[in-house]
Order: sequence, then C-alpha cells, then structure tokens
Amino acid sequence: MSVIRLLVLGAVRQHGRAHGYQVRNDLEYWGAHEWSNAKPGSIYHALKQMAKQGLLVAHETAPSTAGGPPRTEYEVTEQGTEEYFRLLREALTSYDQKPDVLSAGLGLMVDLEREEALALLERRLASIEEWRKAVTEYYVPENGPGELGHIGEIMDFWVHSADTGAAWTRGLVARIRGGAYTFAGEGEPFVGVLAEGEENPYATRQPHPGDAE
Amino acid sequence: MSVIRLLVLGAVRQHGRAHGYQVRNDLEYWGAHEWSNAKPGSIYHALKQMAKQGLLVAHETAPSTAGGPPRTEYEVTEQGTEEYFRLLREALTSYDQKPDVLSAGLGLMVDLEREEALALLERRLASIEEWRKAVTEYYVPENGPGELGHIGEIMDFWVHSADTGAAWTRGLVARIRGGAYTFAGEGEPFVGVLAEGEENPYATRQPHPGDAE
DNA sequence: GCGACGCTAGTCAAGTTTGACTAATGAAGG
DNA sequence: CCTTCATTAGTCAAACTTGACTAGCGTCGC
Repeated sequence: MSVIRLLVLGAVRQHGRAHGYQVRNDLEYWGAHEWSNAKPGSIYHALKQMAKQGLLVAHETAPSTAGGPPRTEYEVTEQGTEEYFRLLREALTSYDQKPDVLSAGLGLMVDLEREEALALLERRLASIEEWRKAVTEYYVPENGPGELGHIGEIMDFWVHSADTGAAWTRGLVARIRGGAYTFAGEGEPFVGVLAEGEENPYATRQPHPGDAE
Repeated sequence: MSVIRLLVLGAVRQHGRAHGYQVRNDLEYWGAHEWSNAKPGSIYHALKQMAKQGLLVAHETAPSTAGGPPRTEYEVTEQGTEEYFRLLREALTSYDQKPDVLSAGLGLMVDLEREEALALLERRLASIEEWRKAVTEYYVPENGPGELGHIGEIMDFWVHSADTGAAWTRGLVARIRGGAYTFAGEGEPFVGVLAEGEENPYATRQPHPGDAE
C-alpha cells in the first residue's frame, strides 16, 4: 500500500472539500514531507487517479482567489470513505516494516473510535510477534548463527527493529488506554488541518520556493 | 537513492559477470525480497538502465544452457564501480530513515576496508544525533509537547526509532572493532553469492512459482 | 510417447514517483 | 510606473515499480 492515498483521503475528508494546494499544505503541517514521499507531483497524481476511480469527486472551480491557475476542489465519496477506513485500519494493523505507513496511521487514528484503535494496535503487536517467530526459526542455520557471516547482521537489525517497535507500540497502547487524545465520538475533535489562509506554525525553514528539493 | 541499483551492482560485481536471473537469485539468497522492493521487473529494469548509462556493459550471450530465452550477461564498468562505492558509502552513512538502504549497506559493507566501514558508521551515528537535535528543538511548541495532540506521537515514534537505531549501530561498531567478519584486503572473502547451479539454502518456502507475490 | 508440470529467463503495460518547470497574481522598492 | 520577487496552484516528461504474463526445455508419471 502506498501511503499517499491514505494521507490524501484523510486530508480531504477533514476539510470536507479541498483543493490540491490545501492538501499539500496539510501534509506539510503534519510533517509528512519529512517521513513520506508526499511531494506535489505525487499528491496531484493521487487526487486525479482517485477521482478517476470514483473515490473522490472533482468540482471544477473558478480561478483561485489569490493568484495561480484555476483550482479543482475534491470531495470524498462514499466509496472513498470506505477505502479510507480500509487503508487506515491496515496501516495500524500490519507490520510490513514501512514506518511511513504507521506514521500516517498515527496521524489519522483519531478518526476511529478509541476501542477500535486499541484493538488494531493489539493486532499489530501480535503480527510483529508472529513475524519475529517465523523469521528467527527460519533463518537460523544448522550450525548456529554466525555461519551466515556478516549477512546475519541484516537479520539481527530487522529483529532488533521489530522488538523496539513493539515496545514503543505497547507504550502507545498504554497512553491511549489511559485516556490520552480525543477519538471519534468523544466530542470536539482535534483540529488537524489548516483553515483557508491560516499559516503553518511548523513550516519548514525554507517554505517551498519554486519547489525543488 | 533507490536501493535496487546498489544491490544489483553489488551482485554483478561479486560474480564478475552475471546475467539477470543470477542476480535475482543472489538477492533472494540475501533475503532482499523480504526487506526491499527487489522484484524481477525492478531488477531487469535496473540492469538495462545502468547498461544504458555506462555503469554496466552488456554481453549478448547464446541461448541459455538450461531452457528459457537467451540471456544477457553484464559486467561492471569502471564508472559502475565508482558509482557502486559511492552508493555503498552513502547507504552506510546517511540517516534517511529507510531501513532497506541500511540493510543493503550491511550486506555489502565487507567490500570496504574495516577502518573505512567503521568511520562511515561513526558518521552515521553523528548524523542521527544531529537529526535528533534538529527535530526535537524544532518541533517542540511553546506551550510544551502535548499541544500537538496525537500528532505528537508521530514525532515521538521517529525519535524513538532514531534512538534505538543508534543503539544498535553502536553494537555493530563494537562487533566490527572487535574483529568480526572479513573485510576487504583481509584474505579469503566471505562468499556472498551463489555459484552457477548452486541451490539457495535459505530459499523462501515457495520458490517463485511463475512469480506473482 | 505424450501431456502436465516446474524451472529457467525473461517481457510488458499500467500505474506511481520524481524533479524541474510554468503561469497568474499581488505587493514592495526605487 | 515598472521591474522584481514571493506566493499560489498546478503540469509534465522521464524514470521507476508492480504484477501479470510468455516461452523454451527437461522430466516424471503413466
């Protein structure tokens, strides 16, 4: 699963209706350009593609209020909402060792109810455990480890990552169970997007000047 | 940087001369299909592209000895060797939080001399430290953390990953400094590729049957 | 003696990602 | 005024990735 679709659906959904540039700014607000491949090209592509597939509807809109080419606003369809929750649940559950996917899941988890988020994270812990068992059983050669030479370090690195990742997840579960954060259906939700015209307080040092990394 | 080029260059270089299917098998031997995007399509694409760019030379070869279409053998050029070491050094040094790149670097690090590998890993530690300082200084809002709401968990996750990653790297440095493994110029190198016809002892449960994940 | 199956060695189209480029507006400076 | 510059909003070609497909050859069973 590519993380872009999840992020874009999450951003559009929180606005109700949003154009590409707004999504782009939200993702920067979330810091997503630092930990995922959220670049303008990918974002606009995802919007168009998902519109073509019926996950979003595109409303043609008049030339923008503040310079630049005319902008298109998007809205999430029912089908898109389904897909959004499918992706979100998968992001929180599966241990496919892609940290950007988990990060996106963390940013959007409050769209779920507290109990469900907890259940998904527990499932995640179980699947890490399962992965660990499969790998260590499978890759330990007859004559003990070390027979693999330095190649064994790769496995050791992955196992270490899995273990520390699991430990961190257990901490998160404890915080959520202890009442942290506001989940779906618990009153005033946390505002995770920028209003039209609002400035990003966590903008990168050099805000995209003509883009180019 | 995409990890595929590094892996493919490393594999071809160890053979001296190799065709695509051989590279594909080596990467499976290394377990790369588990922790990177090393799929047939990507591998063959990388071979062709790098041949076009002069990093590899392609030798047309007669139809294979054991069925299948005629195969092309590749060899690393001088330019390709330069690029290989550039990529390898970068993989070991930079903390761009992509674990597959580090994994590839670990698998190929013995192509460097021990002292250089150690120096690169120390640089890696320094750059993790630097990243950590920048992020924590920059992202902590005036009114303390927690103002970010659940979004703060994303940062916490990344900082935790950086810290545990650094700890693991320090362990690796200690092992290498303690004399583990055989690096370049230290006699008989570890055999990291499969000879023609040799079977992969760590093959996945179901060896690629018609491919398809 | 032939048909099914698996292995060898790839190709290909569709989709995605990248990095650089464009074009319109408005504000600031001289 | 008029040039320069940042901001808004997005396009585009080239490269890369993905998953499914192809085709030759051996061999095993019956």
